Amino acid sequence: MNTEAKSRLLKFGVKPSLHRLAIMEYLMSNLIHPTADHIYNSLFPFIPTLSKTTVYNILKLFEEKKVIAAIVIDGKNTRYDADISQHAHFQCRKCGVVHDLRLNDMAPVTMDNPDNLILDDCHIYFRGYCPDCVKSVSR
Amino acid sequence: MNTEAKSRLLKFGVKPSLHRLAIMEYLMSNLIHPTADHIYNSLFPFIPTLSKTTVYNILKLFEEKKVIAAIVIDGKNTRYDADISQHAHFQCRKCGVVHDLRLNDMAPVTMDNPDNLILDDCHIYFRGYCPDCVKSVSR
DNA sequence: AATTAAAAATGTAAACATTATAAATTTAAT
DNA sequence: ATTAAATTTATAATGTTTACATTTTTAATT
Repeated sequence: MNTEAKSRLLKFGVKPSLHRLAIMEYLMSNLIHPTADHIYNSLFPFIPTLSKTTVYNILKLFEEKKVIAAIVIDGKNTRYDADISQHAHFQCRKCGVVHDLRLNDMAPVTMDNPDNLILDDCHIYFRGYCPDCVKSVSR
Repeated sequence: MNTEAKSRLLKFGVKPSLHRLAIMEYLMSNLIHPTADHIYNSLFPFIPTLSKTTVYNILKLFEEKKVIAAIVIDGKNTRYDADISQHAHFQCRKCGVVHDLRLNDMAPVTMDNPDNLILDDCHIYFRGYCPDCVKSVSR
């Protein structure tokens, strides 16, 4: 059942302990960009010995090994995404929900890099309001 | 001397008090993406009555009125940029420095928006290592 | 110039997510 | 069975940002 999570971890060189598997499986089946707190609260009922520090440790490990992507938009919470394909995100300024967005027809982009920076990854995000929240916001 | 800062504030509907002018002027002449703490420490020697809460209050006001842009990349610090023209950012994973990056030849991009989200703004950032830091990092 | 109301700035304490640390537990190899 | 390494845990600490209540300043009116 957690075969997919297991092979995903092995593929990225992460030893699949029970807690790591549980968190990986949770992330793979809940692509809702959860926070560490959200993950902890969702798994705790099933793994009563789970510690929040462990959740943070494992998420950091996953991110370093690039098994998952860390999403930082509002600076309040880091969110995590098991979908590591290139895509953009949207966050509602009111309710904080994060959605996926996929850009089409992106042309090859060139960029001056006068400081010779080594670029690892690229993140694109939009902010605004979801249809539910825009009604209740005066702008 | 702070004529530019003053007209900038007035243009965005912000009343130019002395502290607001000082912070605006600092941001306009120091495009280094400073943090609130950095701004406070830089101005405090010249404005000994300045409070850190005031710095946060004013930065939040500026952001709401869109006088400046808030940059969130690593979730540790919010950084602030008086350059509100569309451009991307880079942050070094080691030293945390933030650089500007300008993309060329971006083609018109289309995007499916099935959830009818209202998009306000778009942020693009890259992470990696600056030339100084890449030497000292084992990857 | 004095009075008053509104706006701006201040200091302190609190909230909150995340990390550091050290101890305990589990795993895996000998 | 023994031992070392890896993993997990609990607690405390860190550090940024916000909440709150007070004080000060500004600007308008008398």
